[in-house]
Amino acid sequence: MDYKDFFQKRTTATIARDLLGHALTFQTPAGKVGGLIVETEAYVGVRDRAAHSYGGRRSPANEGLYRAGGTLYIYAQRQYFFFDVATQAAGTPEGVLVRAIEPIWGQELMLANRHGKGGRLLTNGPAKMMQAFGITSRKWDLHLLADSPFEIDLQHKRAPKQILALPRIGVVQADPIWANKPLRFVVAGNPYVSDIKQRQIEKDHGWA
DNA sequence: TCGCGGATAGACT
DNA sequence: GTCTATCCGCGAG
Repeated sequence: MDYKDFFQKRTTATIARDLLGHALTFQTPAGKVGGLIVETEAYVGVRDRAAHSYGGRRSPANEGLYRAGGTLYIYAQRQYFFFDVATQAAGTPEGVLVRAIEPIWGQELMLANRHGKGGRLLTNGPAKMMQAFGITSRKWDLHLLADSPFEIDLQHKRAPKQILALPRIGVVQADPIWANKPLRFVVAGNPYVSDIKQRQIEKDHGWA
């Protein structure tokens, strides 16, 4: 399956769920960094109160969501950056946010980028992950995933033992229906999931 | 373990 | 000016 099939032929929630266990890597001048995706969120277009494209909002800041599935959407909030991939055909503003990875490649480089914050704090949040990658600008926004230093390995996937669907983080919209939709997907028991409690962490990190 | 404030990109009132 | 798909360091319980 290529990126186009992966990001355009299924519902955005299905895509977000399927990304768990796939490797996300970023090629830096100093080497490759990345790990396995353990937490994602789906944002499902103009009807989704929590999406940046709600009601058809469109501006230079969220243009990426409107591009064809497989296009990068790098969003800036304060001094932080988020890694999203647009889904569906061009003109349908849906996308998937990668919130957390279990670090595997370039751990020392990521540790340096995070100014020494290691362990679970290394990559257990969307902006932390981008910091670990050394991203400090929206440079790769609007690029196709295939034409960027980012790579998602669609050929291999580590199977999660159990996947949980939960409400999305930080969504404080007035509409409780959308604020509570179970559109966040996590590998149950993985220590890098952003809000996991110590006692919920499993020895095998939730992998089958 | 929790709640608070500060930092401060970018759109909107 | 106000709000947010955040993170961090701090102080209190």
